[in-house]
Amino acid sequence: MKIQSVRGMNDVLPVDAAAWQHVYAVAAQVFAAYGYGELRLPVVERTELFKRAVGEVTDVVEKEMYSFEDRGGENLSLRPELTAGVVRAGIEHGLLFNQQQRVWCTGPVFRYERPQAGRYRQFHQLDVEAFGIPTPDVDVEIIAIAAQLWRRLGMSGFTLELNSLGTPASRAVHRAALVEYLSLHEAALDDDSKRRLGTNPLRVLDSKVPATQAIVANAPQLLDHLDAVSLAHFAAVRQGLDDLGIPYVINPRLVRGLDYYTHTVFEWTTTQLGAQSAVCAGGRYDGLVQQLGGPQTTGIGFGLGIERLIALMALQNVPVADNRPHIYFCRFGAAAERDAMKLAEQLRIDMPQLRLVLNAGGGGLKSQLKRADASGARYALILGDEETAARCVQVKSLRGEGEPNQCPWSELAAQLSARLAL
RNA sequence: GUGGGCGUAGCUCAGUUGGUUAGAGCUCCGGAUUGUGAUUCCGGAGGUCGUGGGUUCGAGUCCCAUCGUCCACCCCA
Repeated sequence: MKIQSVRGMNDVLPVDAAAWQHVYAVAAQVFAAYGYGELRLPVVERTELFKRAVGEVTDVVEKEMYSFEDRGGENLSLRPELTAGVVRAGIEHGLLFNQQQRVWCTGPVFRYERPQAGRYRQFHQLDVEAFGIPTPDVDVEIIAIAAQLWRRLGMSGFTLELNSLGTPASRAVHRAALVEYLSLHEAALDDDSKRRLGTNPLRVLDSKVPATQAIVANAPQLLDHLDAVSLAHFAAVRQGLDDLGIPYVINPRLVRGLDYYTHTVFEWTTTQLGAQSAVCAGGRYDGLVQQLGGPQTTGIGFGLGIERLIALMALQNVPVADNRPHIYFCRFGAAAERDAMKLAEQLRIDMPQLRLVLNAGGGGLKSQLKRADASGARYALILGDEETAARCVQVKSLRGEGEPNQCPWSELAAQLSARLAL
């Protein structure tokens, strides 16, 4: 049997890693710009944590978790999302007691699903969470962080979909009305919707089946059941987004898949990724911390799918920080090869930003220059017996920037600094 | 879990109604005045045709199974 990666768990190869590094670099910068601190968490948690946080009857918990018993008999799971672990850590270290916390987190998450475009069994999320701030201004802040990220990455074409689930109480009232209405029409519903009626009736509102859509058109609307507090909160969020000039569309059928959401929910969607439209999604979860055994404190945050983001960046030809070498150093002849190694090392000391590849493994000048070209380097340095006798190096542009010149060793760092603006 | 498409060289693919030693482009390596790339020309390396059975004188091609992969549903980032 040929050994290969586990289904749905992909390798990121060096050619693609530049985009990942770029995303992480820009994201860290953005989060810092809003005063969010990084939290680094284990990939494995007790299964119970996710059952309680995400919800016992959700698909994620029922059929998508990688769960196992360790050698001590503990039931553990690979995390299917980041928020539960963030809350657990916050409670465990006393970060959520009567205080505000702004944190972010990243890493792999795991869901046992059939892979398809933009969907993997191991994928990566960026998570941003704010705790202990019940007011709608932080809802706006969280959404603005994503908008700022798109801006700094140079991305466009997102739709911000927005909805409010209200308080648990108003949500329960609506749910009861909805179930009552749908039950009257149950015979006409498609099979999936009949099933959802018992599990997650809000989902029926989102059905793609035409016959079901016709029934849903007259169903009780969630927004009609919001209480005064919920309506005021929602209005303030919309006002804040308007003030910042962040466009959005109200989607009354937007329901997040996980149980813990209250009030604001949102998704940044795109039409450019096939069947997977959500790139970034989140909302407020004011009951979650207490539900997990912590103090009564509020929370709001989002999860962003890095694979989807990077796929979209590729589609939009978003420029990525260049990590190709500046210099490829060709060398041949016994004495010259030793001198070149010393020069290369000194250049890296003199120019900390320099990316220099020193030819290794021998080869003629022709083949070394081919490697130089293929490496993407802007300049080749050439050191052979002639140069080493004259204590100089040939500096040759590989990108049509003038004729080669012979540069004395003593002036090499200065010349390269000037040429590369390093 | 359900449905459909596809598995031939490192990559992208061709391969006729079944018929000799399975091809192309790209990549890689070497050469075209000794030490000058990316263009051009010449040459070379690289494949148990996913795997296992079956039909046949003969299977990359037909049949069955299996694995993998892609896309969609469910659900989600």
